[in-house]
Amino acid sequence: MSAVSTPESRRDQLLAIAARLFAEKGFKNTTVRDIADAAGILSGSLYHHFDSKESMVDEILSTFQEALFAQYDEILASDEDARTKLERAVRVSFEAIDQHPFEVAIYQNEADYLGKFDRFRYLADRNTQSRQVWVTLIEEGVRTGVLRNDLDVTLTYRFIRDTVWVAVRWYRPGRGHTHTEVADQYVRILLDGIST
Amino acid sequence: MSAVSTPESRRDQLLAIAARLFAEKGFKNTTVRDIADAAGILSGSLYHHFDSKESMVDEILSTFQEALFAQYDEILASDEDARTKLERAVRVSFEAIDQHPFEVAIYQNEADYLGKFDRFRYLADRNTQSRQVWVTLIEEGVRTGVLRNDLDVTLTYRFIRDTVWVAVRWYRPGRGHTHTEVADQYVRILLDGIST
DNA sequence: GTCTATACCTTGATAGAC
DNA sequence: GTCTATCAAGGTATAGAC
Repeated sequence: MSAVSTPESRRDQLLAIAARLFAEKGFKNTTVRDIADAAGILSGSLYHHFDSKESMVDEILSTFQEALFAQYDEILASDEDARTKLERAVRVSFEAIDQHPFEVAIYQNEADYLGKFDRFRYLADRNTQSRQVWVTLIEEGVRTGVLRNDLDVTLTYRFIRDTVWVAVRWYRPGRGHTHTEVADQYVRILLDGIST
Repeated sequence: MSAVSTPESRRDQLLAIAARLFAEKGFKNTTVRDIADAAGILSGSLYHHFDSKESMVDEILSTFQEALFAQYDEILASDEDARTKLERAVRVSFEAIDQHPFEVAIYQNEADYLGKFDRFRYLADRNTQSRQVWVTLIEEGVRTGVLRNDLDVTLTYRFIRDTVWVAVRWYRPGRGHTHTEVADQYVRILLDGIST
């Protein structure tokens, strides 16, 4: 982990390159030679910085998730009303897609498979944690009367989670809508539906 | 393609086994030895039935898509009102997840990447076709007044498409809700939102 | 921090016997 | 329709020079 004095260490540069490739082509589809080529070095040189290809994706995912969940925790602990918290959680997620699209994409594409291995067990744990965040917010919403009480909480949780994160498949920072505009529309549809 | 007289040819069995593995582990992560092991034969024997691993996934995806789009075409051509058509398209999609979960999963996970290669160009074409189906239905809905007219059609299309297909990640036929129940809830949220 | 050189393994695929 | 046997290519990773 680099100090503040080296905002872009060589190590971080290489991780950024690897993240882009993992996101675009998939972890398994990306070879260490691909990463080295993109960085302008030879594949063997990568091993001066990292133990293995696996440890690269490990560091990419764990670093990202730590930052993301710190934000969720902050929202959960706040004393706003349920609807505001739910909206904030949605917006924080779209912001993550905007600022860390590769990390989100890797997580979306690879977590299910990687989570089966011991080394990546924390991915499954984070998944459980995320579920608790959303379910807590939804139940609070139903209890305080701002959400419909005929909702199936589990299905609603999945609906929101999927709706939010899957946007990483098409959203491209700086092209078309801003992440705020996208979040606005999504929140609106989610809360009020599309029918007249 | 097997005749009706051989509902489960050896070839079809092998394709079904491959589809399950491709869906669970990813195309690249699945080796021909994995497929052969699961079928109780040796990897070389697979090549009596198929040219290559690629041709297996090719046949799995193209067969599935042909059947799915035939259903969309039927809906588009019907003379029901826009809201009914939209609902039917959503329900047909959930039914596909129920009856062909592996094929849907493979398409969701691999199409973006595979679509770049000539052989799988048809995947990109089907994607365009699917977009036309949904956008047509949404625009018809707005025009006939059953859908809100302040919707961003493109974002709404993506919202619906993603919301529907991503369910393949957690939906398991025969466990928990039926696909009809899931479709009911999704249609309800989509049309009316989750707020009171 | 990178290169040269290379070891070792896994993978997709083939040819011919049974 | 499957097995035996085998290959060439491409994959991750290592050791030591620069």
